[in-house]
Amino acid sequence: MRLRQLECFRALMLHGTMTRAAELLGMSQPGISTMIAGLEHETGLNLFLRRGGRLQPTPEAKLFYVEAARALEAAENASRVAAEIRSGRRGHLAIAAYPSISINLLPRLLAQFASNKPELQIKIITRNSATVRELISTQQFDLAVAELPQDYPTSHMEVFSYECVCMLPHAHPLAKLKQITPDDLDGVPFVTLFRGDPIYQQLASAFSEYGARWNVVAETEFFSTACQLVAEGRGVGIVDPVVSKPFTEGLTIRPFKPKIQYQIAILSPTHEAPSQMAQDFAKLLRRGLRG
Amino acid sequence: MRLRQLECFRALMLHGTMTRAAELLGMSQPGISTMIAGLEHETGLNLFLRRGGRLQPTPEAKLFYVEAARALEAAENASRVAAEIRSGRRGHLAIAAYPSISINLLPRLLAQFASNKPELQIKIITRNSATVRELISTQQFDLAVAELPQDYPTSHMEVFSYECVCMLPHAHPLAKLKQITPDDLDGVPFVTLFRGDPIYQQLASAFSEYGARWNVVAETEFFSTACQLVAEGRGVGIVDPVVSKPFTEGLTIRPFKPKIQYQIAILSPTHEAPSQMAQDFAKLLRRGLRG
DNA sequence: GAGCGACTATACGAATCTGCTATAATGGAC
DNA sequence: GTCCATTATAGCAGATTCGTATAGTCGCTC
Repeated sequence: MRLRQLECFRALMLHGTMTRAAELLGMSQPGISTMIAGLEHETGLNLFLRRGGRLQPTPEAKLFYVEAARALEAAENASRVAAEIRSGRRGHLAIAAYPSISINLLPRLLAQFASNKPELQIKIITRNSATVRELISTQQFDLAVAELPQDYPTSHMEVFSYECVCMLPHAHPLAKLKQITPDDLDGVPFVTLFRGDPIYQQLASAFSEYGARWNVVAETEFFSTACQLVAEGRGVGIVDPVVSKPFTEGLTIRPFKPKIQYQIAILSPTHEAPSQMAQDFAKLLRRGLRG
Repeated sequence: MRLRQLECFRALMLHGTMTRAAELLGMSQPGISTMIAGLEHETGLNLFLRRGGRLQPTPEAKLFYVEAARALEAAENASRVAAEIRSGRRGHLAIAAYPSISINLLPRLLAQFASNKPELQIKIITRNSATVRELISTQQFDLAVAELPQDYPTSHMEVFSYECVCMLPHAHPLAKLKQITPDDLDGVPFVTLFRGDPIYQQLASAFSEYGARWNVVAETEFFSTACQLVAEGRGVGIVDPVVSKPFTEGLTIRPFKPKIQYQIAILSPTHEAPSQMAQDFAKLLRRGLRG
């Protein structure tokens, strides 16, 4: 049974005569005739009574029509879905990300990406960077974003490095400086990430190197929390200049010396081929992470 | 998009390699290869990654597979339904019939007919004969059974004539007779159909012809009601020998002179071609009505 | 690195299918 | 009878299908 036969059959049932069905399908009347003859032969059903050169659908044809139409629709649907997949209107994106990025930057980029993709299904899982790294190796995600360092290299990785900047509350005296060093922050109340974080360690080294006193008044898990504390005037702090940018509205930002490096990476699964969808989004994400 | 392509695609997705898919489908490996290449070209999707001479389904392939499998199943279902229709296992029968026949004989025959037809849908509508005759002309029924006379011949008709028989309650004195005439029933309590019925009129003529007194003690609408009254000893009566046979169990049946004729007919719609199913059942019904 | 095994891709040819034009056949309307 | 609308058949060109033969790729083993 061929789809073309079913198509001819449907057109014939809907329009009554072969001549009209042929017009509708853009083919010749004899073409329809042979198609129908073939279908009748293959199914073993007498679909039409030939009465005086005219066709009359038999009750069997009406019964069969229901199923034929259903099969045709399913096939047409498959074609449509193929087109949707091809054009990127259909698909799914499962993304694992660490909190700071999944609070603002990631959903913003995803919303933009999905705006012209009616059938796109999005799944975002937020975990700390270590867990995200484990998750991507389960091959259940299309993409992941985690902070470095990567303890074991399970997946393809694309690294983004940032030099952290110093953030000051509104109208802070240090705002007059072009650039800030540990010397400037000697004894100044400071908000930082937890001890385990690479940023913490780099800052500790920097202050000790400059011989300045690092006056930590708060340790937070996320950049966003730290930013909020700074905004409330609790102290100054350090953040990356891109991912955390949305949290530093209204704060004064100055370059920080020495360089405090913050590294994150886009991770992709290794065993699976990435979907076109994932590749497209990765492109957008890449642009977003370049700042 | 051809069904064969989807079939190859499904086999390939399910079995991983073209070689195995080809075995399963009973074709050659190059055959599968070209089929898949064609499907990829037509859908515009990269369904498989060629890595080192092996195939790896892409995420797009997995998305498309869902719809492809659905379409294939629908097509296979259509084929199966065609086979069911052809072999008479699927179809529907809409039958209109008058009460006496639809109480017992018709459902008995239908049950027998349907016993090996799992997908047969049956619809029985019971109306008086005049209404049945109107219904058949609406072309909504495959078959109808009504009593004659047919007032206007709207449909194809197959007539069955019966000579009515006399029924006597159990152990009735007249049971000793081989045959019963109006003379024998002179003044005997009699149960009959209503005045409008042809049977009533024929009986009236018969009794008056024989100069016997027709002692009607009850008029009923249906044969079955009349039979029950006779069984209760309320009187004697007359019924047709075939349709009403199931109601006369335990009663004594004797031929009746003169002939009281009872005619019914199988009616078929004129405009519609009868379904094979209807024709098959008509054959069984015909045998049943011949007694 | 050569050989082997498992796999896929391409080339080519035969058979089949598709769908066209031309034409025959049928039946209804006038 | 003639015209008109319809379906069916024949014959042909082109496309599709699917086989065989063959080449290419990769991983494994020795």
